[in-house]
Amino acid sequence: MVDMMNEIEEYKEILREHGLRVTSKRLGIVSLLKGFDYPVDAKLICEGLCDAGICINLSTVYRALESLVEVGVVRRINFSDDAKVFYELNRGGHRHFLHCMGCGELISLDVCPLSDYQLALAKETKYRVVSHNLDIYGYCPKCQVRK
Amino acid sequence: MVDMMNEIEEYKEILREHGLRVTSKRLGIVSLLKGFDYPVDAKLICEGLCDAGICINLSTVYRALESLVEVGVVRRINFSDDAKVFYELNRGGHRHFLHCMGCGELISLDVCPLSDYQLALAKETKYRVVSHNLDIYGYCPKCQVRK
DNA sequence: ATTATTAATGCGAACGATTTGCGTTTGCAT
DNA sequence: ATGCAAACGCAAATCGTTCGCATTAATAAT
Repeated sequence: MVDMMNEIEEYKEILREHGLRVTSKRLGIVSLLKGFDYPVDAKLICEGLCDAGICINLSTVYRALESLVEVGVVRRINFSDDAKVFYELNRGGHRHFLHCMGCGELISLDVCPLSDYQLALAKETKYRVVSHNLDIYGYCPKCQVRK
Repeated sequence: MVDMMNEIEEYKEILREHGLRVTSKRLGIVSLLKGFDYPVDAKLICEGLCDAGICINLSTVYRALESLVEVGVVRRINFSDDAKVFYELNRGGHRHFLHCMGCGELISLDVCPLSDYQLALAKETKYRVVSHNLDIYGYCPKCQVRK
């Protein structure tokens, strides 16, 4: 949690551009998310910030995340094997995950196999296709042995 | 809701084969799902059955769906834009949906673009790949005009 | 056909994740 | 420095789903 407040000038600017106030809680959430390379849930964000000395209420976390999603700084993620919502910093581009149903390991898939398909689908259906969601589920080598 | 109890002998047999009792509630759920070509949620099933004269409690709906999923008659579906779970009759194969973010229209995509990719991924990661989840989001022609 | 067994059901309470109402605090324009 | 609206903390409410337990009903045994 060192240097948590560095390099976030750009995010301050984004908030201001959208008429949102720059607050320590919002910046704290952004800084915390910068430290993760996988999506995390609201509770973890709340506890992580409190541990870092930025005491924040869970409902504030939800409201702040909502604003951050609206301005495009954060992205909401729903995994089908978990009821709750996850959040990650929007680093541009998009990626998918391979989930181990045994131990919960997440592997980030950086190449998306759907770009061409999405174009073809848009042409075929006359939809304006905006986004897609892909998650792949299975068992990692270790869990195949265990079971 | 006419003929709701027709053509469900096969489902009775599946239940018996798995040591599950054949009950009016379970058959009612199956019959109701036969009438939909898109996934529905537990509440809709509950209300639909009550309207059809098969009074059923919501917790029973959940428990019955759980059993039906276990024996492969019903399939659970998670959409990434909605926290709740949807259910549909398992008609074999699998499909994905194109969602209109404006009006909620669902278009069923019967060809899955991922079969080859899934094989390659399994080989590359040594995972045993079991399933995947794909949903595509956009705006239908009508909603493109409206907005 | 009657009875006994136990899975299935109804009901209400509990649950976890998320949202909301409202009084208080704080960022920011004046 | 001051005022106002946005952001916040707190507690209660909500939503979808699950659980415990007493009752009912489907199937097996008689």
